[in-house]
Amino acid sequence: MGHTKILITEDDPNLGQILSEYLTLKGFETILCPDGDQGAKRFARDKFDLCILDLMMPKKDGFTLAKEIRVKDQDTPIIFLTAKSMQEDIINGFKVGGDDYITKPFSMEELLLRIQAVLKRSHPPEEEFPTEFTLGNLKYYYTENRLEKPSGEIKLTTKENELLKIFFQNLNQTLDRSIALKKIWKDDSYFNARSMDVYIAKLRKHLKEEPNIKILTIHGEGFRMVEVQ
Amino acid sequence: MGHTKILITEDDPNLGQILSEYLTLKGFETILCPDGDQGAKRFARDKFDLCILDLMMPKKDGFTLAKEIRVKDQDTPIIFLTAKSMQEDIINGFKVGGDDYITKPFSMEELLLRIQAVLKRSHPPEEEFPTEFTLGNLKYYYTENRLEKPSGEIKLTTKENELLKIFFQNLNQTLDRSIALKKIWKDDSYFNARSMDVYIAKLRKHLKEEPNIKILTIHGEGFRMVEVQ
DNA sequence: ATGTCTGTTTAACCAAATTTAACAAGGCTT
DNA sequence: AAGCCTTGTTAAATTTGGTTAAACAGACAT
Repeated sequence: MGHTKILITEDDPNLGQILSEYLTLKGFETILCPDGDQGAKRFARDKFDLCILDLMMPKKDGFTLAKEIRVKDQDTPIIFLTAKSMQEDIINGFKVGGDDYITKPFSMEELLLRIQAVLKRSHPPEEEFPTEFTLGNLKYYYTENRLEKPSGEIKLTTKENELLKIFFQNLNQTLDRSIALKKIWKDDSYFNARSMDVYIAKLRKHLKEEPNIKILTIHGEGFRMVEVQ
Repeated sequence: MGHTKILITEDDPNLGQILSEYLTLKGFETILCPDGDQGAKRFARDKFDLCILDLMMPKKDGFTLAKEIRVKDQDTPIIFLTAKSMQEDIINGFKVGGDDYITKPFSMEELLLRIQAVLKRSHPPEEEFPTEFTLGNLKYYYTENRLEKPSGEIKLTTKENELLKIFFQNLNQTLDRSIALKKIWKDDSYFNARSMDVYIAKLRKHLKEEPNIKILTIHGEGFRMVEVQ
């Protein structure tokens, strides 16, 4: 239930396997990638609570990967894992935005404790501010899960509410499927995508009395909510 | 922002001096204590943003001091500093609630980076929360387990009271199930979760005469108490 | 000890929200 | 137009939460 998702990039298949199994046993969800490129791809697709990056990997080393991650995301904690123990590297690790640095060999217990120490301090993703919206003759109160229409008010379920908020925040802009999925469903998989389609239908049903507010489908891209005259 | 106050306990006067000067140079305010007892006294008197504790000190060792600190304060980050590098000690350091562990010899630069990494994640200094709240025409006195409604007052049981306090402290924000469970029930297990659901129902019953104060369910996440217009 | 009172947990059953499945419809490519 | 992929729609299955009451446990009094 805690559902803490960890990205592990480690090219040594043995160590990777052990790490992944141990952390899964401890209640984390882990995704193991064998090189930096795959790690980058995976990070772009899913939402993680923590990254454990090996430094020396084929395709793309841990520092480079960390830098790429930090361009898009300043918050997700990063722990480096490495055989090197050069002072230079440790310092470099922190400079690219890492949170901790563990040198091999290490005990699983120490790793677990360092993970917990880092997570303990990790901020929950910052929430943006506006929570009330007006559009046409709709009033929408995000914190109350409530949509007011001329015909009366509707109570929204959690998923309807999260989705509608994103639309109101991105009026007249195309909302990318995968972005919405990562924000609300935490990762974009086939089934979550279908689930989202179901919720798009629910929102359209709620909005159908307002003929000038539409959720358009951008085929292969996502959706866009617009107000038409 | 500038003012970050660090407690350093270090019995080696040379190292202590160097640490203190270096960190002062880097813009921190530092208080240096030569042993654990003085560190404890100082911590009780002042408010710090970070503690750097040597492990082997006269009067009171670093672990003992950390434990004493954690009894009163769960938030201030603690970094251990030590000549030992026994696996045992590292693990122990995290178990008593430490945030990082640096073995001597280390470079000042590494220490600085680790300090910054820990502070980056540290929660803004915990404000003392009020114990009396007003919301709509409710008055709630936490220390007295008492909720005043227009219709009269209610005595709350311990669990009702703890739960209601968390809601008042997090008005209009989603309160995560697992966070509430860990705070009140100490761990989130299936049965505790169900117990919490029972208490949510009790609170809703207490609040039902106030139709504009609601505890909303955020499915799969937690609950949110809101005042609606 | 025995009983009673009070707060809490466990259990059982029900209701709501979400996900999965299945099939239909639309759009793009050739 | 045919085939393939994406999205729409509906309903069943699954998961999560709501509600009530019974079981349990500790405090206190007899």
